[in-house]
Amino acid sequence: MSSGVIIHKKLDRDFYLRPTLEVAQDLLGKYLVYNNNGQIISVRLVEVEAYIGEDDPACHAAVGRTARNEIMYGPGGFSYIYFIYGMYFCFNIVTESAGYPAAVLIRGAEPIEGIEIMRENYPDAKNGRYTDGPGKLCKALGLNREKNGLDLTGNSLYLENREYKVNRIKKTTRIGIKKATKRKWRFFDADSGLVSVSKKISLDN
DNA sequence: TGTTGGATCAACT
DNA sequence: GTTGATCCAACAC
Repeated sequence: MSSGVIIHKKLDRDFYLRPTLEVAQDLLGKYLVYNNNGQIISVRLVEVEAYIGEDDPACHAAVGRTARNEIMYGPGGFSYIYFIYGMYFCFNIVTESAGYPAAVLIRGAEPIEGIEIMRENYPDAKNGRYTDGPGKLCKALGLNREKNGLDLTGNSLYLENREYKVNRIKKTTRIGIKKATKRKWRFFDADSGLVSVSKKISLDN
């Protein structure tokens, strides 16, 4: 030890096949890597939200199994990307075993590699804030419906553990939803400045 | 076939 | 604090 070499360890299937609230919190500080034909973009996750099962009214699976949410019913470790508000995409990571629909929405991240590409994808971003919001993150990375259903243990879009330690995780209610607003299933790295919706940071817990 | 509202963001007042 | 942009899934008829 002590050499300072950073190990890049891809998260394997088992990481995702666990309870969604555990996966959500463990994703903070992990690196999302997008290898687009050799062009590498990576970001460190700082803000996530959990959407869990048909009993969660805010989860897309609350309406039962449909073509749109089908991927959430499969095993964890796949991407669920959907289009919203006519102009944005949201990137989610499917969790838990096949048959149980759940996912973690990636709401915010810190740009690490490929910032030039993010600037090309999102020239209007203010103050280098390319990835502090779910719609912005997808725009900066260039994620769209073509990437829906991708295996995140593959070589195009995947997550890595680079031994980054998140010291303080804050927990609040989810953002932008109208149903089940009491569940505190939003988690973020309290030491990052790149969290979306900087207000609403209420009670710690 | 038509209506409605959404896991957003930026630009307003 | 409010609103417009703009698509599509879900549901009503």
